[in-house]
Amino acid sequence: MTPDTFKVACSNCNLRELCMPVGFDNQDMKKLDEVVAKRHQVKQGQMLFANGDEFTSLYAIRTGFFKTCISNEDGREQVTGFQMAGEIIGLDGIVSDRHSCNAVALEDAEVCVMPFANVEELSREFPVLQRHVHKIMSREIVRENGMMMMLGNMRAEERLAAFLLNLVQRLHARGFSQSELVLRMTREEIGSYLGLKLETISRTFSKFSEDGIIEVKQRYVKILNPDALKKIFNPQPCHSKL
Amino acid sequence: MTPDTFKVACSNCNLRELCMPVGFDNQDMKKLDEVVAKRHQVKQGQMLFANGDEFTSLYAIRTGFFKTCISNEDGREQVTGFQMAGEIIGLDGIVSDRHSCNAVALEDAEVCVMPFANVEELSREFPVLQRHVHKIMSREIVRENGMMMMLGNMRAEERLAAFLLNLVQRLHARGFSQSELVLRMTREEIGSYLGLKLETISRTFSKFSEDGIIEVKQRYVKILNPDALKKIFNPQPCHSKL
DNA sequence: ATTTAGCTTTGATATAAATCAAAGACCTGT
DNA sequence: ACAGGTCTTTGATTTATATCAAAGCTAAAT
Repeated sequence: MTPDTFKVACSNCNLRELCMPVGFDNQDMKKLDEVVAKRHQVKQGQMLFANGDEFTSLYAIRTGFFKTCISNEDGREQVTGFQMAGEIIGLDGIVSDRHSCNAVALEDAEVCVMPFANVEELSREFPVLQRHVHKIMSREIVRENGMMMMLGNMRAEERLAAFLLNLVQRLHARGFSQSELVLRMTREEIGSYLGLKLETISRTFSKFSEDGIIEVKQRYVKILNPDALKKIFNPQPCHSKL
Repeated sequence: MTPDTFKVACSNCNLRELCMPVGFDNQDMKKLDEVVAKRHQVKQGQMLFANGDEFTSLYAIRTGFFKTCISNEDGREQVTGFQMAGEIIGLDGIVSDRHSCNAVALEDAEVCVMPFANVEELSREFPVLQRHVHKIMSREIVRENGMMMMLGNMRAEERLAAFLLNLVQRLHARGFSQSELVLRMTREEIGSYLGLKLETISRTFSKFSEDGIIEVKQRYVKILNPDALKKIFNPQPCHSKL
């Protein structure tokens, strides 16, 4: 065990409701603690795992912020997701026993290492955990379906509005503000995620700002008019039934 | 039981290697037959399930061809996948107990209905089935990661080349030709999947045809130069290491 | 306090794909 | 054989976003 890892338990973790199923009694909870082997620190800029690495574990983010990304033979990079506390990363590795993306910490982070063998073994014992694992994977599939809609059909403003709304919603679920956030990623990373160039992200931020919808100062963003954002993301059909 | 459904078994299904795990003995195979409740016919154009439908089952495609798609409040549609024999659809429904996409038969089809409760119960009993289910979901996540790369970073020619290569590869795995195929979907559906308009699909087909890479006649496509297609999909970096 | 490096913003221009439009091909049913 | 509908192709034009370029911020290091 390296110095940056140490043993822990879910049973007294304040993020439990986010990454673990509910409805466990104390007895079961003790067993559930066996899922997590240890914690692991990841410094900003470091990779938790990389494309090609052997898959052994899923990771529950305890603190910090990650991006996952894949890259082409010719070097083009696609950010496939941004993950925050309580979210699970590593699912991509199950199918081939190797990871197919990189997971990079965008700020100093700590993850709970959950050896997948433990997850599977306990899933057989606890149907509620089994169901939970299935839901996490299905949720990721549904999220990516939504991303396909964004990337295939939406314009720059719609994509950025959806992105901001999604971020604050997730932050709010973790007790942060509904209207203010500090971006952990660069314009380029947002652009890569949204299928746009960094200049387009910057221009669209400026546009939203001029329209009084948000206030932006570098990484700090304040949402002044969430309804306007929602309307951009979700334009009203022009009375198509008339 | 409606007239278009009837009881069947995996144990003597010729597609078993595609949708079921390998390494079952005869005894286990009998238990595995319990996963599939029945088969169900779906006529061309009909929906197997629709957005909002209660989720009860996964479906293994026995014959036929499906598309899955989601649509916006304002009516924009995004095809999220095309599925053929041996592939599993319905995973999107697990997270919320409701389907979040439509599954439409693009030709007359037959599916094996696998009530998810059965799948979960038998997964607890058979680790090899459990692992198989996890891999199917992980594979879908990885596929969608690749789609994000396509939609976010690639040009029309690259997307269509990748699409064709993927289709023939999957058809070939099912015993069909490596070089010839009959498209089951319209140009518009291909375009929706690839984030392009139908005119762009048509023009790109024509371009490939003029370049002697493929031969196209309506839905029939023959790949004359697979290497050229692979090169378009996967352009050589211009000696970036020199 | 100044320098540096990495981000970000903004402007000018280019371009890939969308849109608009019309004709052509194919299939189905009569 | 023909009519009608659905797809598909192709051309002309527009447009959203990319690209190229340069200047402006900011925070960390000297």
